[in-house]
Amino acid sequence: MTNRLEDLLFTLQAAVTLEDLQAVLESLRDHYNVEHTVYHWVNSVGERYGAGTYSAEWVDRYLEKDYLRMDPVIFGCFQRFTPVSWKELDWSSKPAREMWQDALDHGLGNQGYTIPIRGPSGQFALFTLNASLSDEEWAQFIDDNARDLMILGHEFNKKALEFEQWGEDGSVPALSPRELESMSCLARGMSRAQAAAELNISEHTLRVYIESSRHKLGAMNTTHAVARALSAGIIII
Amino acid sequence: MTNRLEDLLFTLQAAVTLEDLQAVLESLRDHYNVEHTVYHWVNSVGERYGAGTYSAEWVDRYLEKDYLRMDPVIFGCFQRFTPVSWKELDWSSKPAREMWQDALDHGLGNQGYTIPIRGPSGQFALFTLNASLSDEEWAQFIDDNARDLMILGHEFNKKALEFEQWGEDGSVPALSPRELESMSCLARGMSRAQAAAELNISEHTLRVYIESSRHKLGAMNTTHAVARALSAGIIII
DNA sequence: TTGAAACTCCCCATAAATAGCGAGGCAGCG
DNA sequence: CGCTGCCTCGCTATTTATGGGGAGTTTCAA
Repeated sequence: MTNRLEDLLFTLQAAVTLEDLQAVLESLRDHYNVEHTVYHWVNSVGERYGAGTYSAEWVDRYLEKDYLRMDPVIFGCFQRFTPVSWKELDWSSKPAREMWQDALDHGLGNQGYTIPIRGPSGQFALFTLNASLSDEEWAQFIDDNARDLMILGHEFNKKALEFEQWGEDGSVPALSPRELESMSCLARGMSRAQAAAELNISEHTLRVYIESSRHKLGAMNTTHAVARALSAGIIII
Repeated sequence: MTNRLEDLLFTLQAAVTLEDLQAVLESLRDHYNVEHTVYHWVNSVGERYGAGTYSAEWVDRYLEKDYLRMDPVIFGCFQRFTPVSWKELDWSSKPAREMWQDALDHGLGNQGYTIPIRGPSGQFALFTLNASLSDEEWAQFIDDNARDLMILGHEFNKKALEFEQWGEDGSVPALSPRELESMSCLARGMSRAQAAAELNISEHTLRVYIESSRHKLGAMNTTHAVARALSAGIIII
């Protein structure tokens, strides 16, 4: 790792505002001589947050076309633990190919590398580099910098979590043990009658737990409550 | 990073059995000249999996006394993103102090450093180093090796996920675009009527998508289907 | 071009979930 | 000693979801 990169890490660790993060990302882009550097996350209620060097046009376009819901980068990273080079992903679907072309038209390079990063309470973030290079050059670049990039991604996420106090406050409601068990049973496919039998309580009592879970999670219905509980990482299937 | 550590990383990446992981952990302990090195994960049903250099007696003791349910290291790491030195944790409760003493009596060193690692579908693992050193020496050791340890922890988790095919296999059924949209709407709390309106289709049509999604996902009901889709990472709230 | 898969729509009957009203016992906390 | 939160149980009525049937178009790939 060069001294320049150490400087950037130091600047990152000293960051106190979103603008600081943005500045570090821009310095990083210049340091690596790539097209774009981006850090962003998607949380359990669908709120987004991010910083990076994408043009405002592309960001607007991305949101307007709701690419978030079909972006192979997002889905690919969400299902994996390890970072991924964009060309390894599945771009075979028509909307994906259209998005890819759209991205190229908006100034993105043909190569990308995205690191999935997960934090407490189901937090999920992505750290991305985008460049215009041949496959060979890109593979070499990744090979040379993968570890540094992972450290950088984690430092960005650490900062972002500090900003948002993710999970420190009551942002993820605490469910009681019985409520968690109820949610877990439902997530595993049991009907209310089955779940009640599993927990050795009356179906009515189970219903009370489901209701209180729903209210705590701010959910519209049982499915929503289970989805939020899963997404927040307070239950797993 | 020394060549010796590079060798260990190479060995780790070539590992194909649990015994290989165990061997790498032992080499790692010797390399760092610490008391213990451990990698393990914990899932929601309390199933464990791990490898490390703790004595069989301590592992048995830990399980027998159900320390898993109150271990400050587990709880602390579960709530944080960043690695933690054990002395930073809250050991004020009586059971925690008793466990601490018990651990010392079973050959653990007085210093520990644990890295929380998260993978897809709520997977959660810990990579731990334990040693007998003064606070100053330990702080210096961590300062010198934090980045290498993070890389190592992630490589261990990558291997463990490969062993268990944790979500990385191709066994996730492919839903059609409309089916995915239907699941996504339901996961975000819409009723069938609302979701149908959102997708500009009749409620009957939406029902067809939900049914087909359920069958493809092998789910017992809608909530189960949404839970599986979320867990598989094919939809994101 | 043929066929599979996706997409769209409809009816009917039953099962399940939701909303509202209750109630009491038990633990921990200030 | 109240307060709050958790755990447990009951009733009624309404809304919503599910399971079974069928049938037509479009779209994309073999």
